[in-house]
Amino acid sequence: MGEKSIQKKKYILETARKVFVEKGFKKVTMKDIVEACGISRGGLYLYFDSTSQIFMEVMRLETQEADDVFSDSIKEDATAADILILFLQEQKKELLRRKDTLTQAIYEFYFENDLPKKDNILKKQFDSAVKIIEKLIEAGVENGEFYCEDCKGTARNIMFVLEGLKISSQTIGMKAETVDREISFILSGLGVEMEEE
Amino acid sequence: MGEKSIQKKKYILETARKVFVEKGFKKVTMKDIVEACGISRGGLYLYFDSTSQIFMEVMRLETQEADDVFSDSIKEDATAADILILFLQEQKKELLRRKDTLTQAIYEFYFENDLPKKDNILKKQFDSAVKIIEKLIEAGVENGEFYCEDCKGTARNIMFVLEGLKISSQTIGMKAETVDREISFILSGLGVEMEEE
Amino acid sequence: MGEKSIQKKKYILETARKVFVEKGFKKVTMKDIVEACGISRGGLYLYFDSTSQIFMEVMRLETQEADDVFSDSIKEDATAADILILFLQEQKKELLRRKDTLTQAIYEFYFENDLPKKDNILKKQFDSAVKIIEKLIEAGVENGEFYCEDCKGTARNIMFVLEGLKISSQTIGMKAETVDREISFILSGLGVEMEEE
Amino acid sequence: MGEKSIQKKKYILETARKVFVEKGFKKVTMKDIVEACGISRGGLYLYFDSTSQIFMEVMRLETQEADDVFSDSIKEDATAADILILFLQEQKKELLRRKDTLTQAIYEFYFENDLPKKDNILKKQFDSAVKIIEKLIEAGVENGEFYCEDCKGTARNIMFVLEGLKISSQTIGMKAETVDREISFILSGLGVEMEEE
DNA sequence: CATGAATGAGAGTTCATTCAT
DNA sequence: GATGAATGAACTCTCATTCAT
Repeated sequence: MGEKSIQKKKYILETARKVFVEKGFKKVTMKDIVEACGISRGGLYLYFDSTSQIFMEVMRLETQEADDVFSDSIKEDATAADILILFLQEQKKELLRRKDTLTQAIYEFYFENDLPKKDNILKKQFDSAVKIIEKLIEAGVENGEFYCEDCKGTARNIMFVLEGLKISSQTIGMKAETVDREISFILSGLGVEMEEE
Repeated sequence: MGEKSIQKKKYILETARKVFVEKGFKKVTMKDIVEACGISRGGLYLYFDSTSQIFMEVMRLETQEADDVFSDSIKEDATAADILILFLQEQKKELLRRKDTLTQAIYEFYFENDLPKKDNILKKQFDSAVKIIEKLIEAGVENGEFYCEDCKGTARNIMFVLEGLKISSQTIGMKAETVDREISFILSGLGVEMEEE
Repeated sequence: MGEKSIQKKKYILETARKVFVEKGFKKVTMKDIVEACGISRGGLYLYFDSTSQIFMEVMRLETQEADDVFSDSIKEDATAADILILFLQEQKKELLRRKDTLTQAIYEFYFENDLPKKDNILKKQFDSAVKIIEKLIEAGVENGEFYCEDCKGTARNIMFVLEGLKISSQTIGMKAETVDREISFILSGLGVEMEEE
Repeated sequence: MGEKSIQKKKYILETARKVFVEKGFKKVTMKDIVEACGISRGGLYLYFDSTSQIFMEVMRLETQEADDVFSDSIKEDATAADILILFLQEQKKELLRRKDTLTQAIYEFYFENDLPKKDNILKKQFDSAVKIIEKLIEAGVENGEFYCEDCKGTARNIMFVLEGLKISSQTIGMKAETVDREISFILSGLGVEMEEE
């Protein structure tokens, strides 16, 4: 597969991503993607065999980029609290975009695919985020920004709350204030008081 | 609609529920329900027009029964902590049953139906659960069982954690210990130490 | 399945038979049969799942009728030689009809389906024909019409010659004289001289 | 067309032959041959336009080689009976190989192509074989090995029996004993008794 | 000559929905 | 009320064939 093919594959994945964002996972057919890409029916099959395969590759790209974003934030010199707050604000933005993200599609995808743990990107991301938050909190505790007795437990709790907010935003809707309130609650548990925006 | 019709409708809903538990929401077709019920294709249409409509009625039944269950627990004379722990244990059981509940189907249903808030049973349930937990915590604080500065915030936090656990159990899997750990974390935030089971 | 369905099923099989006669087995698609029957695409699937299934049922019908035809000839009071000659003439007619029979479709069908022996109608028919011919020859020998040292071997030989003529008529073509010549050869082996037609 | 092209054409035909042996004729697609050859889609079209064309050339090669094989047997100095028996044994071997020959593909090919007689290789081969067998029998009769009243008829009969065995081996299966029995029958008709192998 | 990406027709199959009985 | 046959749209997937490179 030459350079051109790689470009086209990338183009298909980017276009398909938009389709998944708009329609979720299950509802998307090969035909939808074909039409969105403006290519022929058979043409798509040259690159991908199924919507599942396409979606997994879309997620893989997404994950790579997400990791980059994360390390970007960490590069800057900032206190632990700054970084944690920044992270939570990023999550908030994503939460409130709701219909513009892959979130729903990802959930749907995992609903119908019981992937073995080793392949479960979602789990990897979750565990990795817990670890990063734990480190952050530990750093914050050390330099007196945070107060916390169970750093790992708190990190896990934060991630489950974020998951709860994420799914709730998809099912029962989510207002900015609700997210702010939860972020404040988390931070106040660490002994940090947020100022009103 | 006569008595007989009501019975039949109920029979269809109960049977359809099993189908939704097994397959989620989206994958279920009218044909699936027809076959599970052992009735004719046209027969089903006399009572329901779509899987969405059936599912909404299944959820309505479910909610009624869920409320009953809740009030059952409250009837007993028990301390606030007892009741809260009981509630959390119930949630844990449901979480771990995973594939035997409507959870996934409900999520899928809400993904593709942006129901106006007034019809959003999920939201009603969530808000109502927050209120009940808030009352419980307040009661617990009053009689010295709990320590808590922001009862409403804590109640909300608990519910979001539970949501987070619920969706995680569907997507990345969930072990009993993970749930226990989260429950312990919640309770320790209220100044209650759980004993090992 | 009601009386009406049985009628329709029969109608489909009869119509499909014509399609198989015309096109053989492999080339025939579900769409071909749908169009020949003048029914809807989905309609055909109510009755049959595949062309293979349809073809097997067509063959089953064919076999039943073929058996009837055979017993018809036997009913009449005739000498062994008469019956054998009659049988060979029937075979000749079928051979020369060539494109108006299921022969080719049957061969194609067996080419791609290695049916276990018990389900192999072709084998059953072959073996049964051998037995009948053997009896005929034995009867003919007893009443002095035939001369034959190995009745079973001769019966088998006759059937293989007929098979050879059948496949040859499909592949290299077959003239009436060629068949007549073979029939004469067979009969002269039994000590019977055919008169010219 | 240069030397290189001729080599490539030959390579394609040899590879395609294997595909036809394995799959018959109808099931084989240009794609199958492209993949088996490890060449490009477009590349195949430079040499051949269709599977039919490829198959005809495969058969042409096959026939040439088959003739060679035949003349090989004849070269040796042997009695007529020896040669006839050798020929029948060769046919037997081929019959029993069944799935390793082009037989089925050839039948399928002729089923869907009504080739005019002059192009019908199968017919040519058949007629030529009849002639050779006739000569053999005549020679055998002359030197007292065989007894036969109608050499041409017998030769034709032998060939039709062989055709019958061949098609039967493809459709209803064939055991070695069955072939042996038929060969013995043929030879005993010529006054030759086979010994058990 | 050779490649292989691209097209588009067409086959199989499934279901929501209707309607005569 | 109830049945289930029938329709037709929609989807998946495969290939013969072409064509720019």
